[in-house]
Amino acid sequence: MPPNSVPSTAAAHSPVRQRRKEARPLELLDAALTLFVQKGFAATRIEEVAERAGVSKGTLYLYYPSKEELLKAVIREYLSNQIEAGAEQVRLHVGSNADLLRTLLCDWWLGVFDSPAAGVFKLVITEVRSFPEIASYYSSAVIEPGSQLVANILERGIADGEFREVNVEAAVHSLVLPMVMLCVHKHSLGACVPMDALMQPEVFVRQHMELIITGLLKPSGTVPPPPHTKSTRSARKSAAST
Amino acid sequence: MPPNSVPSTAAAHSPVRQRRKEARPLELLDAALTLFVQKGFAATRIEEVAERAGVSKGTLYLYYPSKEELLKAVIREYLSNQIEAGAEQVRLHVGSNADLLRTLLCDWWLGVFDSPAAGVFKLVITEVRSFPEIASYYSSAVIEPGSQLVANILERGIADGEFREVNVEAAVHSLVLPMVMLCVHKHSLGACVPMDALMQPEVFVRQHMELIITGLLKPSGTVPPPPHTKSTRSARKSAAST
DNA sequence: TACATTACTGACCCACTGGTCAGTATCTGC
DNA sequence: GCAGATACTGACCAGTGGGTCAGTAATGTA
Repeated sequence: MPPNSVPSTAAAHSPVRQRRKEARPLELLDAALTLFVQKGFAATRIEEVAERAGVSKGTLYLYYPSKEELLKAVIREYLSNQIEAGAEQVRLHVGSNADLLRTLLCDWWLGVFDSPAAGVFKLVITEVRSFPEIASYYSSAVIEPGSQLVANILERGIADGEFREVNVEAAVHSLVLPMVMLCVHKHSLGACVPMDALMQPEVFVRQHMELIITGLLKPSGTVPPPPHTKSTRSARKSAAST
Repeated sequence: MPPNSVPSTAAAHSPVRQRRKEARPLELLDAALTLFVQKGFAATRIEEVAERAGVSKGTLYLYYPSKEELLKAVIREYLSNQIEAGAEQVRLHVGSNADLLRTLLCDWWLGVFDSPAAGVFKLVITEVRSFPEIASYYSSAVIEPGSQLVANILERGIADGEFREVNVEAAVHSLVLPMVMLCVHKHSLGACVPMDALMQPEVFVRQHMELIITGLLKPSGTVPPPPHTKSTRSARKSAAST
């Protein structure tokens, strides 16, 4: 008795093989993210995803109408989670501009790096060309708000006379791109060969922030606030006197 | 008279469908690079590559025994070209450490960015997981020599008392990763949405180098050599007085 | 013209996989 | 127990694309 053969006009109660609400998807998205990042979208078989999630292929198609839709769901899911976390951190933090930059970006990126969301960067980079709709979503949901956030801090710092008058847009990229690259590496080359320092993101991220911030600060206009460095070990043996 | 088939036991004169030397490959590699970067390896049909190169599928298989081998050939070809160009630039340049960094990296990256080789970065990132052999090649042919090159300059700068005693490995990444990311972006997101400042790499690259180098220089130990900045326009309006 | 070598072609084979759907298992209320 | 809704399955279909190879064209060259 297949319930899809509706007797008359309206399908008042017939399920008509419709999408489930939101039950199993999490495991499916998890499996999909892992495999898409690992093997790429085209090379991943739907059946693999289903198997990894512990269901059959048919079940997967109950939740997502197509492979492509599954990909988009993955990206949307993990991205929006991360965005939320970022916004949260901003809400919580306060302090001097340089300090804000330091703490905020370090914490957020180290968090992202260790989360499965780090793989989404590679996924997006890999698949945008094939699914351009992803681009606009990613652009407006991640790049724009993220850049704006950092840009605001920089602009305030410049207005306060704390930072030089740099090209803000470019400076944002200087701050952020290496971290993105770090996440990408983790899931591409990093998964194939031992990646030396890149695999100790704390060391790199902290020193990178310090380098850029030092470059941003006005040479001696205002008293440069003493570096809050939590002693990046071998890096900078306080050559700048006390 | 194929010189390889020794007349002894086996088919003395049969051509046995052997590989061509090195004639048509260039056009094939070109087509392959473009399509692999654009659509990804798995999603690119061999026939497309052949068609784009103006030959038939069969011809392609005369030069490369399999799709995978074609991919590796692409990466090897464009990579080694770029490495060579890099080594060349090093040979030619001389000057102070900071200046060397500035000029060398700016020139090389701007060159790479505009060449088709920029796509190889995305290609490698995208496909290493599926073809791990690429990883070791890329690692030893690109990452290691490249990093070593920059590291040498930094170490000399530190020894000379020009730079602080930073973590060299991490500093190399700070210098280089954003440029890599720039190339990657050009061929992923950049191809889908207008990419603001990223599409004017000169502005970004130059300011980035300046930021990092400023961060690297010892605060006031030796006289900080006057910034050779060719006036990065809006950036840094000489707020540091005369 | 006859023969040989090289360069190239594209129809064909077949393994593979996205997507479908008839059917089974489980659950709920009565 | 049974009726009906819900949750899931996996055999099946059709299109696709990597790789092959018998054959054709072009180029010698005698």
